[in-house]
Amino acid sequence: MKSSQITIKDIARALKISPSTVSRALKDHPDISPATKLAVRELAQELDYQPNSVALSLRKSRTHTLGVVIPQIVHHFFSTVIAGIEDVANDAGYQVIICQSNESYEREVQSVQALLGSRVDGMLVSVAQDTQEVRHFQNLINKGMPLVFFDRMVEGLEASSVVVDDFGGAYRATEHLIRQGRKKIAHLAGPENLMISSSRQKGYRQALEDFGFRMQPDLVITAGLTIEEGSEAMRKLLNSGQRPDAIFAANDPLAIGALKFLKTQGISVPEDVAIIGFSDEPITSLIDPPLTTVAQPGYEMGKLATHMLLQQIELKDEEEPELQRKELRTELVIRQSTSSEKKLAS
Amino acid sequence: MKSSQITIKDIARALKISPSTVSRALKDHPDISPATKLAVRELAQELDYQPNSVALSLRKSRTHTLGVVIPQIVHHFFSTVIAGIEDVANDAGYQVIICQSNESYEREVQSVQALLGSRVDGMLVSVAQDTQEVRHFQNLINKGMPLVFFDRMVEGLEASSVVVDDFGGAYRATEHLIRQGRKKIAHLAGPENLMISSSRQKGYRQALEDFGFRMQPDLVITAGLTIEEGSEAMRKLLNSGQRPDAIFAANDPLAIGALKFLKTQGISVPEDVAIIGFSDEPITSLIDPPLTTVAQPGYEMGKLATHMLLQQIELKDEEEPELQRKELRTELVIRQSTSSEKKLAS
DNA sequence: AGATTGTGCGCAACCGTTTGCGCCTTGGCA
DNA sequence: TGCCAAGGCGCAAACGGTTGCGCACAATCT
Repeated sequence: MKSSQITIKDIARALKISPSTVSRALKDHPDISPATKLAVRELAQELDYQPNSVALSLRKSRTHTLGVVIPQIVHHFFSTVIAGIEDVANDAGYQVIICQSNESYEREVQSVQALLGSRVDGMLVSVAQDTQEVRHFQNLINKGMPLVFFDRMVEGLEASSVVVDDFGGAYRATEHLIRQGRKKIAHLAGPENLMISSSRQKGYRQALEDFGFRMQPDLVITAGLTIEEGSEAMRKLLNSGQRPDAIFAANDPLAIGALKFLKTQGISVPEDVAIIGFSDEPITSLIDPPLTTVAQPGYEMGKLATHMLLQQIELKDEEEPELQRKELRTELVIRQSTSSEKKLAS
Repeated sequence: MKSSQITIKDIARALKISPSTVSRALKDHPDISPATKLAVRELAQELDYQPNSVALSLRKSRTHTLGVVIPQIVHHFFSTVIAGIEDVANDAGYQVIICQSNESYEREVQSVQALLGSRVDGMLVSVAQDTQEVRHFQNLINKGMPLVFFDRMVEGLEASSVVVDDFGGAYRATEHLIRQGRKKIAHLAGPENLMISSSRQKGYRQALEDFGFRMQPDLVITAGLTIEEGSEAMRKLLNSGQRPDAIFAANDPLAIGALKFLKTQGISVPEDVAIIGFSDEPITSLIDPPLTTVAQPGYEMGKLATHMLLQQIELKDEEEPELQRKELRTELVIRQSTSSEKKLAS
């Protein structure tokens, strides 16, 4: 019924030995006699002794805790990344503290500060949509804090990162539309300051160029990240007098928003307009019509980023951290929103 | 470029004063002269001093950290709960460590142990599907660890909890089907050992009874939690010769799975069979036909659970913890999967 | 028998911060 | 001039665990 946990000192007192002996007995140190070890272990078991990892962290200056700064957990992609992070971290004996920036620069800075205060052994970061300034990250690097960016990295920092092949995914998506015979392919772009947005846009442009299309700037609309913004962007596009026969959206919610708006206008997908999203969120296979999209391996990204971070942590005292930038392959998942045949469902 | 952070001792040494003075200066203790305070603050600022919260935790036996044990982050409902937890916790100056049990009993036990070792100030728990035994939770209660269950609680424990009105939600869902003129209403139930499953089944049964329906046991199938299990259950149901005209599923994935299977059989929804899910996941409004479902306030649940937990933590040294069991209202969201009129879309 | 070796354990410092207590200095007052 | 009260600061212990070192004792060797 006591509210405090058993300590090594409690065991020492009960057994009339010193705390050091208890400590060594518990870790099977050769200096301790078998009899003492047995007694200590039995009592520890009986009292349900749990080592106080706070004390351990203080002593060792190692918390065995990783900090994660992420825009939003509720996005399916990010939660799969977290799943990957947790799996690798837990297997390696690390805990994970997650901080959501909610896409806000200020909360991101606060989160980084809080994690610094918690003395995490390393950080995994995907930057917020609002973030323009990167002094808080530069600060981490200066302090020698192990750091890996995932999915959304920032340019100009000496930090490791793991991203997906946004350019290639976008390229193949656009290529797919072209090969389906689409002639007027629009792009709904993500927020301008995110690298994922610009990479995807570049992939789109490159594909158009490679296949001899003339780039029409008014077919590219900076939309945002949400369903609502996707609908709104689609509305703008149609109002501008443009009538594309295909849409490549920078992410799935944008694509879904566009799809919804087109439905309200009686424009049918894929007959009149084909649509491709990005991420392969589970929802994309369930909507009508099922959405062609670019799959990004979120779980693998989380795993890889964490492996890289742990490696940095282990090597911390050695020579230079050896910066790594990894790119994971994306995969085009073709569904009915771009099929040129008649829709299958109904 | 140093890899370690500035401490109070570094400041003390630089200023040729004692660490105690630095400590007091930083917290504006009246014993310290204004001149000293100023000097300390300026240096602290300049060196970017961050209090070591590990040391603080050890000293105060308070980590200002909350532990969350949750089946899966990737479920939308749970991630909204986490968003609520994080918001309240961060506002109160607490960090959050999240452990996923992945619906496994063993990982749940491990997580609880790990959180105990981390000396979290309290825990928020939603139990795993596999969990039958509750000794690990009883253990927490015996130790006086503040504890609040959310969504999935366990019976027979003296612990606070916040759940949704599963019974009422299920009742109203079933009632809605009845009022739509459905005569043969089947139920796809969740895992048997989860309270949410039994509560929802009870609500279903009660509604049938209240409206004078005869309970047909073979219209109730224990399915699981996933889309695949929903499809499988629907298949079983049809193979058994039953042909219900309505389905109340214990959660959205089950409902979606059932819907998918019905589509493959050429059975149309809602004309031939009406379907209702549970949770109002965002996907439900986007599928074809949009799914009627029971909305549960996940974000509010997270907030409330955390408030209750923090209250328990603050009051910890006072008298008895005052057990609370809260129930949040659910709301029936009517969409086209149960509309008796002709479908709107297409 | 004396020296050497090994065994089993305790002492004390340390990680970074807080805090009760006591010390020294200064100034005001009688 | 002597006394007392503040004011301003440092000492040291404490939180729980780890670890280098040294100590006492017994066994072994020469």
